[in-house]
Amino acid sequence: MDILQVAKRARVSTATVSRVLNGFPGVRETTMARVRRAIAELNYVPNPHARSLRVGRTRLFGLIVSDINNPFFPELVDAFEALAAAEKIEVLFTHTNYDPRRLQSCVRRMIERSVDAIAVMTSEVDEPALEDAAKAGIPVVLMNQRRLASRYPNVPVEYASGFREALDHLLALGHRDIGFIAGPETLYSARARRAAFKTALKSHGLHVRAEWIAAGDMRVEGGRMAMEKLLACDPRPTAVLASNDLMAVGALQAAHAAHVAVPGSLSIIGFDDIPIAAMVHPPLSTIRHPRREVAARAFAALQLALKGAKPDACPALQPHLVLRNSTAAAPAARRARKGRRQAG
Amino acid sequence: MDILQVAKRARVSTATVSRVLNGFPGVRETTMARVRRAIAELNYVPNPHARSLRVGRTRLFGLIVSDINNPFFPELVDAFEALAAAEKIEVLFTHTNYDPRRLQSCVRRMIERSVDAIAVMTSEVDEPALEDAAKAGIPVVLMNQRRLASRYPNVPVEYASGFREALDHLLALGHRDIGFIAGPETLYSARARRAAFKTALKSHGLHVRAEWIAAGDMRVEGGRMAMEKLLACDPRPTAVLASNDLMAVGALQAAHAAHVAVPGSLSIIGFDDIPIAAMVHPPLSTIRHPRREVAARAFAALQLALKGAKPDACPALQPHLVLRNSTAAAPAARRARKGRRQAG
DNA sequence: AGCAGTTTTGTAAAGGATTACATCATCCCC
DNA sequence: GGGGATGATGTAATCCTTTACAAAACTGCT
Repeated sequence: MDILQVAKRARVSTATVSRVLNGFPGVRETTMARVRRAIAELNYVPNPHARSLRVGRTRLFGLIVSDINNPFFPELVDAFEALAAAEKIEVLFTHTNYDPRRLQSCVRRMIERSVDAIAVMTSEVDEPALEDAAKAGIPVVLMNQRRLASRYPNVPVEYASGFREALDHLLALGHRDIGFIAGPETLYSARARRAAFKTALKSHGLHVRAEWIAAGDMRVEGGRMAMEKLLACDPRPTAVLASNDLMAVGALQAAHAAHVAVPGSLSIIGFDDIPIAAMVHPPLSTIRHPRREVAARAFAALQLALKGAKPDACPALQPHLVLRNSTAAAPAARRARKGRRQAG
Repeated sequence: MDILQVAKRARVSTATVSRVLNGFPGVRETTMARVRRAIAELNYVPNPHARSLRVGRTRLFGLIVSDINNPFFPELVDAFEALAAAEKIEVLFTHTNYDPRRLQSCVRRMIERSVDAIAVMTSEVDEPALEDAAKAGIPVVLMNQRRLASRYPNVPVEYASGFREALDHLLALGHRDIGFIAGPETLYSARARRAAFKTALKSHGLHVRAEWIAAGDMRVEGGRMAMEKLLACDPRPTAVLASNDLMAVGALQAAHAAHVAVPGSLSIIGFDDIPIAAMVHPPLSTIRHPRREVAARAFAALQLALKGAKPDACPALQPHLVLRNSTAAAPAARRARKGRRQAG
């Protein structure tokens, strides 16, 4: 009975109050003022449930990420939320903690809340979960899930180009023995990065050595353990790419612990360019993942889908190498060139 | 008309369907089975808005933090969300970006969504915003806002004890000249930490030198600039406490840039113990802020408030010093003791 | 003043679930 | 077999907005 109270106080009908509330045209200035005053005096806030019950839309988007504790994601969340707020859309937010099976329950929860659309920004997606959303008529957008791109809107990121830049750089520094710290096989994004790494290696005519690829859990600890394995190889790589920055940081720690100088005896390049990358010692060279862009495209795709439009096949986003101080000439080449480049 | 379809198909009334849906007792087994089947066959999902419109509760909590990009917060958010999920409560989440004025619009947005309760976990709170919530009958809980503790439930954190531990440690290392990197005056938590620092200094009989207190913006950049100011002092402090870890990291960078060895010539202690603290070089000694505990207490307080109970005045949480490698004997004392303690 | 054409405003029907209360069916036992 | 207790189900009001449609109030003009 609440819009009715306002209506009474303003001596108009509920329809008029509603019109004022929603900015519909055709309400006289003076009436509008009266209604506004009544609203203010009564401290009236429209009931969102009555509204969405009637209208069918909730102006609520779901956002699911892999891991809120990985500093990669907060920036994405932040960007997504800012866009949403500008459109008066609220965001319901959860994470799967890298467990693809958890996606289904996340999606279900969102469906139960009847969000208008869901952005699934995880490293891996479990398809049945998406089908649930589809059945409920809720549009979905994915982050770089090529294998599902034909069935669901997708924001593609071309890992390969980033790795190519990184390899170009390492090759120019004389590195030929290059290792890789991969993510778990269960994550699509990890598999994709691993594949992109291999492709880039081969395209440069380099050999892929299986023992120079170690897998971690996408977190610091996993990176440290993976690096320990790589350091134990004989011969061992002179440079290592990591599948994300957290693992690169772990790699750095392992190198420190083993008294292997970075970048003196070992070059390390990360992936993502999270803020931490610039804070560790030496500052980490890394491949910048354009996450704000990803958020923007994802949001745009959802809005498009809500209008019933087909998603426009946008060109893939390109990550680029950001040089800091964790790379230097390869030890062998170094001797030859006599330390032309200094450690940070 | 949707529960009605189910009712028809199961040849019962909507009331019975509703009873089955909500697990109310007193429905015959066979009826229940029929209803269940109808629900399954029709793929029926109850409309959450119709439900909350009727019931008044949404099982939706609001959570407002200062800065999602500060790694202090994701862990708090994570903990809060996990507790909520266990209770089948969803979390609506935003941040003020350290701007107290933004709190009001955040709270308004939450009220408009008619959340059941709001956790305001920001460094500073703008009281009018809370009044809005109070007017709307929505319980609120704050993080360490002593000045408002009498009017709103509050999760107190006793900064002083953390600073005392830190000072004890520094004094034991022979430091007497101790500086402080404070946060902006506009943030209550920053003022509180500054006050706690001063109190701790005085209680140890040390002098507070105004020029040894520099303010930053709670981020890395601000910490760097503040440290530059402190380094320019003559004499300059031999140890510096920072109001949060991000600023401590900035301080570290400034020291590096100025070729001041940490901890050799300068000891630094942060506050919060965010993951980054362990990743920088040298690993940062810091005062651990018990944020998961804070989240748990905040959540509990809200649930209590929803039951209409008075919040129980819990004892303040105690932050503790976590020793890593950014502190060492004071330079003067060092000479005397001849480097008893090594730099990390 | 009266009429047509615009503007403004009002009326009342959705929208979908919950729930107090009423009703009907059963069952037990005298 | 009837009265009362108990159990199962149904009826209809309610929650609060939005909005199609109807009605009223203006405007300008003859």
